Order: sequence, then C-alpha cells, then structure tokens
Amino acid sequence: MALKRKLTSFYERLLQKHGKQGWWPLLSIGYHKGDYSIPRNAKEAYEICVGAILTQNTSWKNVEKALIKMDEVGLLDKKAILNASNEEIENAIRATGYYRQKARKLKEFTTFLQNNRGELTRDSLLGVWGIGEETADSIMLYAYKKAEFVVDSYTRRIMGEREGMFNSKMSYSSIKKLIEENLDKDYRLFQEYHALIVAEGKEQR
DNA sequence: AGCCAGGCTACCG
DNA sequence: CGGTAGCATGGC
Repeated sequence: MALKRKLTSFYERLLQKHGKQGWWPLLSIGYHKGDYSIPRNAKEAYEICVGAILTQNTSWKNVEKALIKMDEVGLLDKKAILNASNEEIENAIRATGYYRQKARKLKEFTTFLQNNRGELTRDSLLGVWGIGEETADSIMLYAYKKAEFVVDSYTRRIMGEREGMFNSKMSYSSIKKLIEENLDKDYRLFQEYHALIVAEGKEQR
C-alpha cells in the first residue's frame, strides 16, 4: 500500500536528518536518545503526565520552567498536588499560561489516578476534565509505553499538508487510525516518530 | 511589537 | 456533527 511505504520512508528520512530524539525529557536526565526504558518508576511517569498537560498549546521551554519550579517547591508529586491549594499550583506553573485551567487539570488528573489503581486506559483518561485526545495519547505513549500514535498540529501540517499523506482537515481519530493501520504497533517506533515530527515542525519557522 | 507555542472546554448553529 | 471564542504567559 502507498501510505505504508510513505510512512516508512518518511520516518527514515526524518531519522537521518534529526537523529533519535530521546523523548520524553525528564528533569533528572533530560533527553535519553535510544533509551526506551523511561519511565522507570511511577514518579517519572507522573512527571511525564504533568508535562503532557502543561504543554497544551504551550512551548516546551515554558513547561520546563514550570516543572523546575514545581520540583523546587515539592509539587511534582501526587500527594502534594492533592494537598496543595489551587493558588500554590498556579504560582508554580504560571509560566505555561492558562495557569488557572491547568492547575485544575492537574488536580482532576491526579484525583483520577488515585481513584483508579488498576490499568490505565485511553478511554478512561478521556473522561478526565482537561484531557483530550492528544494529551491522552501522549500520556499512554510516553508515560505508559502503549502504542498510541499522537496526532498534533505538526502531524497535520507536515504529514498532511506538506507530505500529502492525508487531508489535514480530517478528524483526529481518522488520522490516528489511518497512521496506526499502516505502522508496526510498536511504542518505541510511535514515540520516536512523533518526536521526529515535532523536531521537523519546530525547524520550519 | 506582534505572533505563536508539543490543546481543551463550552457553546453555537 | 463542525466551527470558534476564551484561556494567559514568555520567547523569538
């Protein structure tokens, strides 16, 4: 099939050009190229989830500042978030913008985690206020190593508009399905692919 | 000195 | 269903 070949060759091209990206970055080790064992524990997984929420329509630079501040004041922790006032959280994450909404989102998500000790699913995540399709997929893919392809604005622009692999105006779920049906369902491939698309997308500007 | 970031919800027709 | 205003700060 044509799309299958395009997806594979485009991935190879991006890999040649940008190299392995080492997503998702953690405060403790930064990027970790070629190491797909991250996260290694629940605390690291939680940091990824927090980052995924904070980076909604926000540059990673600003998210990093917020994560560092959260860490400094001890808020990069489930129990701490549940016990903190909204104002305390807002102060730590102000640099990411939308800080009132995001403070609420962090609380809603963390409450959900606590009430949900079993296996985390994409559908259950979508029921949490503040978590939409892209954030759910980012969390499943990078925090829980599940092969869920992340579709973002770069995916639409680069793969859709520029490379002509699909109509960029299609729904999130249609694009996701189309891509997933034509790639090996391997979380490491999905992690690297999405990170490479972002690298390519950031470059054009 | 604007425009735009690794989106989502609420609400409209 | 699809389309869009509002959310908000910091970087370039």
